[in-house]
Amino acid sequence: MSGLQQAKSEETRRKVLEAACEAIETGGLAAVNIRNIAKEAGYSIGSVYKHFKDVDELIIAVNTLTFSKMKDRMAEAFEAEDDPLDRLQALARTYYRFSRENTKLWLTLFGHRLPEDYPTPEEHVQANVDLLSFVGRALQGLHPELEGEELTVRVKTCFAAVHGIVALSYERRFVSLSDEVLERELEFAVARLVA
Amino acid sequence: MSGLQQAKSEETRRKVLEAACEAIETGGLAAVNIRNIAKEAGYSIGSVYKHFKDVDELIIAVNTLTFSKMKDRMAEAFEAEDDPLDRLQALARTYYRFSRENTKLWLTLFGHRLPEDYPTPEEHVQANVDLLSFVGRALQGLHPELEGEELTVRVKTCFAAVHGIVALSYERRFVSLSDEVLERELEFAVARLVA
DNA sequence: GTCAAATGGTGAACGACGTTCACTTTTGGA
DNA sequence: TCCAAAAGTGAACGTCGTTCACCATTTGAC
Repeated sequence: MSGLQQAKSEETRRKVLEAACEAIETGGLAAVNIRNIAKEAGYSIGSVYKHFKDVDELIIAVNTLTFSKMKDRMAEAFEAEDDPLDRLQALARTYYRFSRENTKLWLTLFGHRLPEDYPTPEEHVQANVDLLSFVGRALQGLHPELEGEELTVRVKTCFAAVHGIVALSYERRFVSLSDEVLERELEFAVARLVA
Repeated sequence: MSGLQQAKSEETRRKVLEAACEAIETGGLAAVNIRNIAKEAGYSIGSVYKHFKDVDELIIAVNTLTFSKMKDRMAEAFEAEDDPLDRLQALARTYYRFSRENTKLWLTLFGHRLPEDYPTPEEHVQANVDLLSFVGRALQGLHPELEGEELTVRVKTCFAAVHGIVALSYERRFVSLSDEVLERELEFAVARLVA
């Protein structure tokens, strides 16, 4: 494969992926429909399957993009602060705000359960590790005595706690808190957890 | 409707619901299939729809049962302790253990997103309020000065944090912790959050 | 006991979906 | 110029949720 063909192939993949992103941004996971996505991208059903072996792979690709956008935002937040505690607070706040500004994408990232026999996307595991490493570096700045396994575990706990506060704010059963209150509670939780 | 008819109707509903529970306990949300459930229950497709207007309503019924089982366990945990902090720790531990012992049901409870136009089941909102009230009563025992809105908000935060730690332990992307470590981290998080 | 209405129960049929594949069109290189 | 390889197509298949016209059983009034 060379030149023109590769370019066409990449463009098709890109357009299909874009259409899938737009579908999810608009209607969430429920709006993923190969026929619609193919039409929106300007291709036939068959072409979608030339680039993605099934819907799960397409959704995984969207989630990989979401992870990437989130990582950029988290990197910004990390760089913008010097003080370790400020960094941790900024990371939590950024995590929450990203979810607010990209709610459908964020819900898809955590709501799409792939079949049990489906292999876990290695890139997603790595993306998670990358996210945790921001928290890890900030936490170590605050607690230099924490190291190795102990640090890793504590990082996961803090991340998970923040994640839970964000996640439940989208649970319709859960009588939810206002934006301001939620950010204050997030700040409280982080302060306590890393004190 | 009277006597025999009502009894038949209730039995059918019960058998269908039981079949749905078993399907979910075995294969999770993905295993929900009206044809299979009807067959397992010993009825036809049409009969299922006489008792549940669509799959969502059937899943909601299963989730209501799950909530009820969880509430029983949380009530036990609450009663078993006197000290407020012990109570809070027991509630968190129970929440986690329930999710371990009923993983598929628990994942279905939090993984099933119903259509946006679908009304939030009032009974689920109430079930959530009931769960939070255990936490609320225990937390107030520890912090009598907390009251009203302030207490409500803090209760939600603590619950959500615990929920997040439990929830992420089922995320395959997330390199997860062992049972013992997770319970220790849960204890740490609760101790810090309510200190 | 009789009969009509109400309720329980059935499964073929419909439309939408994910997926496959035999096919046509376009391309790259010899 | 020609043909293998790759891109692109869409009809067709199986499965799913859902509907509905139909039969069977139960009920209550007479």
